Formats: sequence, structure tokens, C-alpha cells
Amino acid sequence: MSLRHAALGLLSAGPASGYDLLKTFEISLAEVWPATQSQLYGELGRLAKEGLVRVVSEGPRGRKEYEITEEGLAELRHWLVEVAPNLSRRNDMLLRVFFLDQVDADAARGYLERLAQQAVHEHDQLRGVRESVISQGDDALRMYGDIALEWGLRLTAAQRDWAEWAAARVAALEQQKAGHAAAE
Amino acid sequence: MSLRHAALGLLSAGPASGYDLLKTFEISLAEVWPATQSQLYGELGRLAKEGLVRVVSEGPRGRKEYEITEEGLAELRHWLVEVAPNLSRRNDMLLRVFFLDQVDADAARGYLERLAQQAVHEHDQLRGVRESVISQGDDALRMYGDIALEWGLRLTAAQRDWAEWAAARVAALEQQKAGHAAAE
DNA sequence: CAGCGACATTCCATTAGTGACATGTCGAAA
DNA sequence: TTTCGACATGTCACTAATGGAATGTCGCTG
Repeated sequence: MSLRHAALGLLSAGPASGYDLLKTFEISLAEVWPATQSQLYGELGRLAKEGLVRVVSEGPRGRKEYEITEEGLAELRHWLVEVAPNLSRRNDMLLRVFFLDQVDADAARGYLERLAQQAVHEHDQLRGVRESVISQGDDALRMYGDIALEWGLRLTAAQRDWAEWAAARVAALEQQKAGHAAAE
Repeated sequence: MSLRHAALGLLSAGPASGYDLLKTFEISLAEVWPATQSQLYGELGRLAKEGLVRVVSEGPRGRKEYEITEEGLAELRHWLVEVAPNLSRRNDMLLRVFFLDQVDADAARGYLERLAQQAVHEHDQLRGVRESVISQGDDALRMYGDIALEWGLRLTAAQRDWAEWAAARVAALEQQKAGHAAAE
């Protein structure tokens, strides 16, 4: 149930409408905690009913500006440091690896090589983001964004290395088997 | 919708009952694709109805032994190499990092240090698994299990390094601020 | 042979997440 | 001035996942 905390977190930076938050979810938070409108608007309603956020003003087009309340802030801080992060570990990519013996070595190697390429691509994109962000200053405010970005960079680098290593292992086994076959 | 593929994957290694599969989900697949009984039994029923698996025998206690069919195997192979892995990117731990500026530097540092400790712990556990597995031979059959294990080892190592680095950065900023305060 | 623990399945209520549709308003540009 | 795209919210149907309860059987051990 972290969508609510994501919403609270965004509102902790200042009041915003559901529409505003949605934009942030699509842009900044898409890689970490994607959300659809239906979910977000629903959650905002619930948060308001529970008093963790409050409607501060109604703008044009029925726009409702939400503000985080003291209770909301308390809940956010509580969640941040006192609630154990549940490492939601579902990993489609890794699940496939377990069953890769169901396809031939060529296909398996292809899969792993594609993973490596994807990792390189994502890594490059993140580097691009860092370049574009590095120009505008204020170290203190940007720190946690930087730290998150660094996580992405390290993860994609590790993923690339691993996938390349794995592809090489599969290739080595392929070779070995080919050798055996030739020797018979 | 990968639960079905996880089930198919497990059944590709040989017939088993829902109960058997559940054990595997709890033990081997828990870190990659957890599943509850309600989900698994439901999915097995659906898979059977669609002809991807088949009940081969009914044992004592109403036990139903499922076997993967040709269609099931085809679907599994298709999924393995032709369907784009959706990197399910929801990450509770990283989401918190974005909002860590809502707590003081000490608490933030504490959070990151705990992450590092957890990563070390998980890394050690995985090393234990590797040690216990390394004794029984057959390189070829174990390869993909090894590759998956290696992923875990590399990921936890990277996570530890990152968390330590991040904690140090937060500490550095803390120092810097303390210096500023003293200078005033 | 009594009883218990492992085996084994089914069902249900609830929450989280997806995707699409419906509805309407405002502001700027052609 | 009309019209179009961005703004803005709400709702619905559906699937995936969680967690727990209910129900019963088999096989071993005291």
C-alpha cells in the first residue's frame, strides 16, 4: 500500500491537484512507482476522508488543490523510517532464467544478450538524465534525487555485467557440447 | 500474468500436484515470484481448462497430478524468448529515498545504513545457498540456477555498495551543515 | 487404535492495479 | 468565433494478489 505514501511524499513538497500529481507519477516516479489516474484519484479521496490530506482550494475546471496535513506528514515520516521496506521481489526477467533450459542454448544466449543490451540502453538514458540535471545547482535539495539516480546507474551496470557473463557461460557450454558431439 | 508461466515452467520439469508446486513456490521461487495457494490452485484450474496442462492421475487425498501438455510447452517457450520481459519496476525501498528529505539527516542515514546491512545479510544467505549447492555436481543441469543465484549475489553486493555510498554522502552533508552552523 | 501432523484442495472477502470510458471546462490560436 | 488541445475529475469492469478459513484424508507413532 505504498501508493498512498507516494502521494503523501509528493504533497509534502507542496500543494498540488490530482492532475499535477499524475504528471509527476508519469514523469519522475514512473520508474519507481507507476500509477494510473483511477488509482490516484481514488487514493486522494481516501486520504482526504482519513484526514491525511486536505482540499485547500478549488480552481477552475473543478480543480481541487490538495495539501498534506500534519497527520499526513506524520504518517509519511513514520513510513519512511519505521516501516520495514518490503522488497517486492517479483522479477519476470529472472523467473525466465530458471526455465531457460526449455529452449536451446542459442535462444537462451539470445535472451541474455538482449537483457545486456537493454541494460546498456537504460544505463545510457539515466546518464543522459544526470547530464541534463547536473547543470542546475543546489546540491542539498537534489541529493536524494541524485542518490536514487545513482542506484539506477549501478543497477543497470550490474545487470549488464551479469547478463554478459551469463551469455558467455551459456556460449561456453554450447561450445563444450559441440566438441563432445564432434568427438563421437 | 507470469504466475501461469511460473507454473508451466515448474511443470516442464515433470508432473506435480498443486501442493507440490506450492512447496516449490515457497522455497525456490519465493525470491522471484511468490504465490499463494488460492492463486496457484485457481491458475492450475484455468490452465487445465485451456489445455496447457492436464491431470494425469488422481492420488490419495484428492491429489491431482498435473502434467504440462504440448500446448503448454509451446506457450512456455514462446513466453521465454519472444515476449518482452516487463521489468516490474515498483520499488518501495527506492520510493522512500525520494522523500528522505522529510526526515532529518540522522534518520535518513540510519535508513540507508539499514539497507546496507540488509543487503549484506541477504548476500551472505545467498553465499550459503551456493556453498550448499556446489557439492552436488552436474554442471549442465544446474547452470541456469547458478546464473540466477549469481544475479542475486551481484545485486545484493551492488545494493550494499550503493547504500554505503549514499549513507556516506548524507553524513558528509550533515558534517558540512554542522560546520556552517558552528561558523555562525 | 487414537491422535496428530503433513497432505491436499476449495472457497471467499478484500485490496491493489490496469485500462478504458464519460464528462466537462478553460484558454489560446487560427 | 470556433475549435482544439490541455486541464481535470470521476466511474466502471476486470485481473492479479493477499490472507484466511473450511474441509477432509492419509499414514505414522505412541
